Amino acid sequence: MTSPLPPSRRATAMALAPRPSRALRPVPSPSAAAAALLASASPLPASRFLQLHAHLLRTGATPLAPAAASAFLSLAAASLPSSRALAVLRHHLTPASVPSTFSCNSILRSLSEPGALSFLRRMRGLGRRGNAFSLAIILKPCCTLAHARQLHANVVTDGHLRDALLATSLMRSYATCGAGDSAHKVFDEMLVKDAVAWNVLITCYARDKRTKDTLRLFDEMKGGESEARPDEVTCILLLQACTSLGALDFGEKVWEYAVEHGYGGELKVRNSLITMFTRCGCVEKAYQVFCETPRKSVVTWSAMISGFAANGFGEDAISAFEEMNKSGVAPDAQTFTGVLSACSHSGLVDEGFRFFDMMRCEYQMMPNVRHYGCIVDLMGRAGLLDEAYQLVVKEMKVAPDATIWRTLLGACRVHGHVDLGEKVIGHLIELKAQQAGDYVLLLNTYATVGDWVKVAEVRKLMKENGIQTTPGCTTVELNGELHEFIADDDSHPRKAEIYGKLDEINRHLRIAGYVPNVSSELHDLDSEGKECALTYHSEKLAIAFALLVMPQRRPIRLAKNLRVCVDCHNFTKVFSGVYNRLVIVRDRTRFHHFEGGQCSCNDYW
DNA sequence: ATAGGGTTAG
Repeated sequence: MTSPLPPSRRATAMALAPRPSRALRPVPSPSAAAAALLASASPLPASRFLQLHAHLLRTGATPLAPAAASAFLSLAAASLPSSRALAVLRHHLTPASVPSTFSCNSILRSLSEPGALSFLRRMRGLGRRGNAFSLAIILKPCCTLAHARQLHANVVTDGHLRDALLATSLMRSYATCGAGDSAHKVFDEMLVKDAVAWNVLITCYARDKRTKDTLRLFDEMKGGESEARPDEVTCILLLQACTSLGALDFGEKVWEYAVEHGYGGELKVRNSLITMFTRCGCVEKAYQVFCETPRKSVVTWSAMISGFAANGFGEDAISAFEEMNKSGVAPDAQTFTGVLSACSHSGLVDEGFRFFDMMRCEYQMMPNVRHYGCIVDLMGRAGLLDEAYQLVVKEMKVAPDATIWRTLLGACRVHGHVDLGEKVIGHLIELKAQQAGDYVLLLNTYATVGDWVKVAEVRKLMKENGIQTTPGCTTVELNGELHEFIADDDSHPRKAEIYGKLDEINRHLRIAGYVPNVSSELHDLDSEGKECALTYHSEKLAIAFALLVMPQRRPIRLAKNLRVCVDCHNFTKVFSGVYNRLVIVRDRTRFHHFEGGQCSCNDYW
């Protein structure tokens, strides 16, 4: 009869079978036979190994002869948990019985990171330096800065800098402990810098949010003296950097390079490109790339769905989701994040709840914090504030994060729900996550119900605690140059023209029915004073400037560091109709496309 | 002789 297991499984089963008789047999010492026996032994259960160890000590078989010691220590490292193994190793490592480099490496492989490092130190102290393998083994899990530094020293003194893989591994270790500068130093020291080394360096910069340096590296890599040229991984990393910078022009240059060098068909590159376009507000370009991508993965679909969502095209996001289902690609958690955020950004309340149910029932997925965040937003829109609060504190299976509370706080402001707003800020404080913007939301909530006494209280509280609000700031990109505006800005060289233009725009918009929304102004001014303060918000100044300098028919692209305020939102909406201009505003979380007096996002205020 | 190590999509 043949065994039911395939040959490979049979071998594993045999290895797993206990072999007590051999392990407990008295070990003659010192003898080559003992070494051979130990060397051939597979890892033992810890208890059995300790029995063997005790037996050796009892029978006076120690100190072991060098060959036997090598084998015995390897067996110890393989059989015992790291700390336990280390104690045994310490006991048996003597100048007379340092295992061979090969054995040392197999011991290193069995130990966990701190143990391995201390063993390496010990063996080096006993004159066994180890080789590049030894360092590579420890570098793999190395994740503390002090350890990385020690290994770096070893790499240098042992002359392994020529080994590109080892050096890159060291860079990675530095990068994971947040020491980007040290990683850079290793890179500088490297004798041969290949593309992967460059890519790791780029990853370091990206991780440190040094996005502009990241872009610089691309040019350096293309034209530098180094042999390495950007590969598809480089393109991916750069497209990601462009995504976070909103650097559309640079992103397109990277794509051009990718196509020229034969990386244009790489799915990962295309997926990064789709994201880059959507996060620069170019949904059409993203969609074109998406359509021209033949074998779309769940990542491709999700990128497009989230891209539609972030730009306020909720219906398109939903149809993409349906099309995805038809094409047979299964959605995952991130796909649902995209769909749900599409519903929340576009105010599609019923659809949102439908997808939330679909996700849980049809796909048996556990919603995560982000999913709940969308649902809380939807419930806020539907005016179900107390229900949303109950959901967060009672029903959610995951711990609520600051974003969830902030979403709820935003809803409190819209609905003037002061009591809940106070509770929510309490939760934010409990999480030690309260930001200036949260106090502003609370303050807004009081302002909405006209409770100026409380407004003053919050203001005082903020002052006492030294909470600084971030000044609103809007940037316009013009021929690759960034023009920055803050409220009541008077630093721009063309300020007279800009203010003149803004006054003219204001007159035209009022005729068209624009009414300043004074609830956006936080100060307890009289209503005329409020109008004045609103008039020169940074976004309006930026629009006036853009109108002055940008040729007709080109979209006006703005980027804001805060959320668009209600009044500016209204203003821009009416502006896009009266002046017949497309205005694309990127704020902290999404894009607003203003066209023909409408906005793509269905924000509720 | 044997053994080992790096970057990457939503």
